[in-house]
Amino acid sequence: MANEKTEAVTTEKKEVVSRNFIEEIIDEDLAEGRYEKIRTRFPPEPNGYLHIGHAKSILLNYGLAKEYNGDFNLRFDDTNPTKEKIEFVESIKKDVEWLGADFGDRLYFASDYFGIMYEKAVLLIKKGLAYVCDLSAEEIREYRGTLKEPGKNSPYRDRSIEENLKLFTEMKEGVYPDGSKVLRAKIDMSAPNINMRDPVIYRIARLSHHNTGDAWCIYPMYDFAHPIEDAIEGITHSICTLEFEDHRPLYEWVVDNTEWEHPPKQIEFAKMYLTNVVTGKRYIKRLVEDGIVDGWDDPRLVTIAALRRRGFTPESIQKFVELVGVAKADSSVDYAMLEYCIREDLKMKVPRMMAVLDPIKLVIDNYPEGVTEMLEADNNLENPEAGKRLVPLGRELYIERDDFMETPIPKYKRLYPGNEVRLMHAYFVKAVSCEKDESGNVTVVHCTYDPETKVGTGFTGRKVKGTIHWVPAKEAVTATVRLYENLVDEEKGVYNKEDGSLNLNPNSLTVIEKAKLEPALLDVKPYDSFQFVRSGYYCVDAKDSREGAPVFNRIVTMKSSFKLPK
RNA sequence: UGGGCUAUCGCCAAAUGGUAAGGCAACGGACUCUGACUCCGUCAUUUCAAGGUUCGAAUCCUUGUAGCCCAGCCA
Repeated sequence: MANEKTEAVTTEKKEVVSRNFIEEIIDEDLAEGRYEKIRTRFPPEPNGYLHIGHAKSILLNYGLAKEYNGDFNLRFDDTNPTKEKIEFVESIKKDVEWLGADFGDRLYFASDYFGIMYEKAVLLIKKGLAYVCDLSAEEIREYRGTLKEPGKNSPYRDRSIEENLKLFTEMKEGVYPDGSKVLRAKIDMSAPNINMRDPVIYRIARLSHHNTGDAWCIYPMYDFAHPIEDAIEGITHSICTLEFEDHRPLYEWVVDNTEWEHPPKQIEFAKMYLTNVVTGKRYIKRLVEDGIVDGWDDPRLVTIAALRRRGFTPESIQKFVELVGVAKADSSVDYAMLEYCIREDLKMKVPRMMAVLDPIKLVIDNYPEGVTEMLEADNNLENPEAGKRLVPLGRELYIERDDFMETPIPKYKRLYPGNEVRLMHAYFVKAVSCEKDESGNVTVVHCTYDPETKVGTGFTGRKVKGTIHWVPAKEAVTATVRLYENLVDEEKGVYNKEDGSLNLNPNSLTVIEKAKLEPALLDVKPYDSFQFVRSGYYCVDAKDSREGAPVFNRIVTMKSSFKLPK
């Protein structure tokens, strides 16, 4: 029987996962012999922490490379020193690895290519395809035209190749002040696509770079740098988000004109939004900087660091990304889908322990005083491999406040006077009476137990409708438990449409200082996770837990129907 | 008529001219050492709209409508 059940649960569900449009493009490229080996990349700018949205891109790129037996590169797109920090490159490396996207030794920095980029810019000048422009930033904007009107040519557009070469060299050598000159691609100032109106490809900026220090005072712009980075690394499919679709003609222009043997191809897909959470690096950054959350890894955030600290597993995120799929339509995925993925992943591999979050005392009147018996309990009833543990039981216990009702609501299956329930892993008990304080709150429930009904004795004399969890009053350990709600108001939505501010939920963090846990839960390590029967999945906080005083973060609640019926 | 992109269940998402997959959520029921899990069942006569072509249209054509992105010396 046990074997049958185990087998049934480990059998994988059959899911029809159809190939996405990116795979079709790759298949075609391979069939037509455009590339021999597939190579993808994840190219973050190190200007913040990664979040769940990046996970989609990382796992998509990595998954594709793996599927086609190709390579996956992690490349820092660090061409703008003003926003970039070493702290961020370290966190990004850690998060990408943690997610399971193994880049091996294929770690690169765009800044290592500054030399080649410079040479390619010179090549463009020599081909008459780039020129040095003296217009100010404001003038360039004016000359660019508007969305509906074409731009007009810069007066510096027709400088000779020799003059451009000389000027560009001088720009590099630091002859000119910041912002006084730029290098521009010579394309078409009347192009309907604004990106093609002689885009700036190099700027002068005396900035210290985290990687190259003060070696350069000119830095390439994204539209010029990115295609070259891809080409240098031999990327075949450069997968990015939809907002770069308009940049593709420029990407192709750069790749064509800077001469590569196997030019990469840009493919765009839609970003993912999650309901009721703050996605978007700039908003998260604001929450961190304004001190609304306690850092980039505050468990209420959906940064990778926060999800990890809260107890999400890489597997659950992989599953989530797979479930969400890849397409070109804007999407906002229901947060419930993420919750499903983590429950699904933890369900079989985590011990199910008893923890009482809101305790009231239960006294078994007919249980001998001063006696403690050790009961054997399965760690995970559905997974025998999880082993067993011993739970002490005595005359006095704690049970959950809402597991007793003096006057029960209809269909209530738990304890009420005269009703018998099972104490999980122990005996049947029948409620007798209760004591109340002066304001009418129940403080102690009295019950009697039936020694014949002990679990494991094969008692089948009668059945009971409800089962409740408990902890022994004397041996229970007291711990801090943190419950998290979504940081964002579910009713009002994420963003306030009127003024663009965030609709924050003031109750997003609840701390229970005196939750009662079974004694085995004292012996835990950071990142250990458990199912607290009925209340959800919890993880030991790796930051705030001390020896002997673990702090548990709630990862996710059980499904809502696990609560009392209304 | 500035350019580009997207519209299929409450939310994701397949279907590539042959008669609307699947998952999440929800809702019934069975089971249960927790009302969870598991299992079984229900959930788009219709694909943004209106016309057209066709034996046959979510797919092709026409005309609309709605949403997203673009005017950084950011990425």
